[in-house]
Amino acid sequence: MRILIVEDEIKVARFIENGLRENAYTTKWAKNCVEANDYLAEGGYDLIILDLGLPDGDGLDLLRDWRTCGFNEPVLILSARDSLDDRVKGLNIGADDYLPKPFSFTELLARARSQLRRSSQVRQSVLEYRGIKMDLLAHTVSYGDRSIDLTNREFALLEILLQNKGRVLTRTQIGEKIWDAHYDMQSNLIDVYVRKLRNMFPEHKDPPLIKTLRGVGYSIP
Amino acid sequence: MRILIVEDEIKVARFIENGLRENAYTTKWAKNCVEANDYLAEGGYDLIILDLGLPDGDGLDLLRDWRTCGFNEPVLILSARDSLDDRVKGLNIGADDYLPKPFSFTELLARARSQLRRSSQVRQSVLEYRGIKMDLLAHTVSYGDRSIDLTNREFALLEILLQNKGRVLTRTQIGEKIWDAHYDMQSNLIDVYVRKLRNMFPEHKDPPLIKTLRGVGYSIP
DNA sequence: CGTCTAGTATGAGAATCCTAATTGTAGAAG
DNA sequence: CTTCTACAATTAGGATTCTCATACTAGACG
Repeated sequence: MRILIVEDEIKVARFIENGLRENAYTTKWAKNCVEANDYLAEGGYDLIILDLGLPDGDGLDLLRDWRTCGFNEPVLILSARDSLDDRVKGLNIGADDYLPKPFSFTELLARARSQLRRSSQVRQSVLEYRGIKMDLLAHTVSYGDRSIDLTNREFALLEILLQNKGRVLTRTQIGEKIWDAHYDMQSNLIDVYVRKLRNMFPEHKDPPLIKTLRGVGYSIP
Repeated sequence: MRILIVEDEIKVARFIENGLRENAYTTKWAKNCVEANDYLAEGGYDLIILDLGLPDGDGLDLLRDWRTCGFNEPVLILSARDSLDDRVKGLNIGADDYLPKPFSFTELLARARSQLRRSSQVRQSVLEYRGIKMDLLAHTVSYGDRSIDLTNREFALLEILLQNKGRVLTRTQIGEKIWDAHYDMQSNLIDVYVRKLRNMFPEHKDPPLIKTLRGVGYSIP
């Protein structure tokens, strides 16, 4: 597994590189945007760890460019700024996870492994979670032995959340996937469907099936 | 303008080649599927004229393969079999026009020019036709000075028809564009929306805004 | 600890979308 | 020319999707 580390501070970079190498990952260090672009263009990386405070440009802009160009390697953002706003912005642009500084290496490793696991995973056609079975091809959902009727929108929302189990999805991300392109952010449509889904599985009231992350979005843990 | 002619009969091929050359088009002749694939792979063609009766394979299969591989050059089908069924099949697979044999060269030239014109045309953000103005960005429609309220589906259908002005679109084609992937062909949903659109512009009753081609599909002439 | 506020939940009703049954019609066949 | 049949048009009603007004709640702040 090859991991690209984009980080300007040499001490932090070394800290991460050493830790990852001890865990049998191959690492490459880019100390600014230009180097990052060069290395990424070579291809073959399984994960990118991206620090936001770079000397020659904003990390978020860099990420946006990558996503526009079609690079879809998983990106884990590191940032000293930990406002909710930054986190949401990062996720919306296409980051896969967000880790505020300071962080413990154990935590970084856990998140990195989680991303690598997700991306290596084959696209399943049957999703399963807490007794809920979702057949994407047959377009059916069942809980235990009883079948559940979901409308298209309900189905789409549940699918997105399950496909991204363990990740927080912002309303923007969900909106773009279901209503491709321009989801009206004024609307509370997503909230409405989250509620419908929750009511459809009353067995999962505690802990709730879909968790709300105030100021960020929703997730299935 | 470079035109690729896929045709096994040398006499027909020469007939087309000579005519097109007299009209200042550059032509290339492929006499079977294998040659056609080779030439097409080189790229740079602006139009493909495809005869269906090839010695080494079915032209429709060939076309299907091209579309699957992402070749989207306009394709004009020539065919001796002129059942409605063949015509619909051809259009559904991704042909842009269908010319039954025997044909006059004048007719072939007209159709070829029409395709070339369409594909060279820049994607417009405002479509206009018989007093109907459609702003794709603002998502608004007006007729003369009064503005017309269209729902999303109505808007999508009118857009597809106008973008393909002069071409017949089969229900399958329309279905795939509006309901991406699996439109239920049992349904008469498209017919219903065609009617809604027609009613929305009562001024265009004769000739009708949207023409029905029995057994084939709909078109805006 | 109470108040305030941004963000979330809820419920009802309107708009839109889809289904399905019925009626109409063009073109083929007799 | 008449009948038949496959296809299209029409209509109404049910289902889904969306909007909006209102109620609630977590966390910030004094």
